[in-house]
Amino acid sequence: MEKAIAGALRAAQEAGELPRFKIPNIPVSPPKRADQGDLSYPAMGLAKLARKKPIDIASLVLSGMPSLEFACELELAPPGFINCFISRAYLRRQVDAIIAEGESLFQLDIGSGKRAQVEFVSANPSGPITIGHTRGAVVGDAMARLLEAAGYEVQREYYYNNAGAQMIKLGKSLRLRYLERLGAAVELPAGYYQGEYLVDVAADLVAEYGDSLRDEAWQQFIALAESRMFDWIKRSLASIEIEHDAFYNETSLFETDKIWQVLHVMRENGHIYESPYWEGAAEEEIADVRAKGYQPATWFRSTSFGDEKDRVMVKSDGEPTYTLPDIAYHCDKLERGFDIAVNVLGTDHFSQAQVVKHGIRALGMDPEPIHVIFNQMVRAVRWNEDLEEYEAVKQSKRAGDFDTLDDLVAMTSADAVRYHMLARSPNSQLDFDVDQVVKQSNENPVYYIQNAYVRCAGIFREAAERGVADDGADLNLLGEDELRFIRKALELGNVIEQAVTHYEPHKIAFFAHELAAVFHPIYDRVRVLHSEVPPETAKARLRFYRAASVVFYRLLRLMGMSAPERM
RNA sequence: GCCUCUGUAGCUCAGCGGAAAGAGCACCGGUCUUCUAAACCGUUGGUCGCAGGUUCGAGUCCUGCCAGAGGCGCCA
Repeated sequence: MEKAIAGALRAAQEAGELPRFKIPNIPVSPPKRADQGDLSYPAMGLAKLARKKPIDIASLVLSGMPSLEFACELELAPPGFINCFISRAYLRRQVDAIIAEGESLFQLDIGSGKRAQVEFVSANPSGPITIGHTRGAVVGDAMARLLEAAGYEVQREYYYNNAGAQMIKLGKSLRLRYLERLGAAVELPAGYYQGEYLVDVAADLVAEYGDSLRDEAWQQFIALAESRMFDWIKRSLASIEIEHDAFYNETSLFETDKIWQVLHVMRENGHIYESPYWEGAAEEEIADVRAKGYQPATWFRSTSFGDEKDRVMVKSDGEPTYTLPDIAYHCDKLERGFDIAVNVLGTDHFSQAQVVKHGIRALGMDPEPIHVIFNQMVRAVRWNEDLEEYEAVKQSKRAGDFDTLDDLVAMTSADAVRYHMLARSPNSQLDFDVDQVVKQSNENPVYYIQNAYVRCAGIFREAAERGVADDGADLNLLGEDELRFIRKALELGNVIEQAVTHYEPHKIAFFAHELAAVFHPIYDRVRVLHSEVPPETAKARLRFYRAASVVFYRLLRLMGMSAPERM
């Protein structure tokens, strides 16, 4: 439609009916109300350029437009809209087209031949997957699925840190828990991992190795802790159908000297200097540094790239900060040649991500392929009757307080966790209402959507039993209700494209709910197997529900949710 | 203090600069001898935080203010 309008405008210009001007973007979009058509173009924006009334411009365009394959009716509406109504014949044809496409319905080609990477979760192996990680996990995986639907070859990657001080603490903590299990009286110092889960791991170790690890150093316990934690993390993620293709650890960047090569290039490019404090430090900061007696550290002059202050790359004790390997990692990522590298992070990593981008520029590289989705904070809440407000579910070391992915899945379901984590713009904070998600009622959109698929499956079962088939169905027997559903379903292609190009996977969740809301009333009115429905009509309707079920299946799979045959 | 995000119905939230602000839940009233009612139909509910500005047109863009969340480490 965009092309047709642009063509009509050009023709009008050449015929002298419109003055010459550069034709701007043609903003065609579906209007809010059904009587305004399926696609709409406002010509008001051209009023100034063309020095004519919007309605006159729209009229000129209308008369110059060729007939479109899918349109049966173009309509002029004040103050200057052109509304396009998709023809019923076209919609009827789509029933068969949808069924033919099946599981690859609306498989787009905007990413064909291109490679995309989604890095998500990336939690360090020091504990279970929390509710915060879960949001990143769900958003990242949905993004990956949408990129696949858009035609990209997608890699899911998990980056983790197994090098720093935190892992040392973890190893030491586990060693103490192990000794405790063997009967020693221990007390975990402040800053050690207090979580009960290490007690369980220690119990496992005793069961497996007895007391043979008694004299091992804490270093041995780091490796043990890491592998146990990862087993747990992978199992948790698998429970909501999430699996990564690659695990990339920070240690490898040290082993390959990558971080030092990166630092070298940054230095060559003149962005590195040695100093006890950063160049722009205020006197207070300088005094503070003197008081602490710091030796010179290695600084990255990130202020050259718009940062508010410079950042330490190598501490005065010779150890790199987290930032340097992070820059090296993203450098490696870009060198692997991805056309798109999506990074799903919590908003608490905002500053860090900016510094990494500055670092990439300091290497003389273009950070453009990197796109970060920042998820706002998420917390589990429940309604407090007495206070009449939501309150956060308190974090607790004891089980059953919903602060881990495992707890959430146990209390609700994998599908519910996925849907609720996805059905929100990443920009808005998420309060995960545990009680509402637990309810399996019409309050819960998860089941509302899945039930659409289930209802289709129910019809197919019954039809098979009664020997009703849909082959050779005459789709002209479909009514307005069914065509309205098809019309809405055809928006899915656009939704996928929007979700991918704007990195907004939540759009798919809202669309799924909207489509289900179109479906259910139709299911109520449009019966297939009923004594008053003529056999030929039943056949056509069965064919329609076949198409509907294909659409819902595709939607549910794009969200990583299951498509049950019955509930 | 600076940076990012948020403020839309009683609650939780959608809403690409376009036509008369949307959905779910809650509330109220109806629908099961029918392919499972986890559904459907109807009613109620709004100064889009406040104030300016840009525009033919602003919930949407800009500025300021108010309120909430997160971040501004020689932590990761």
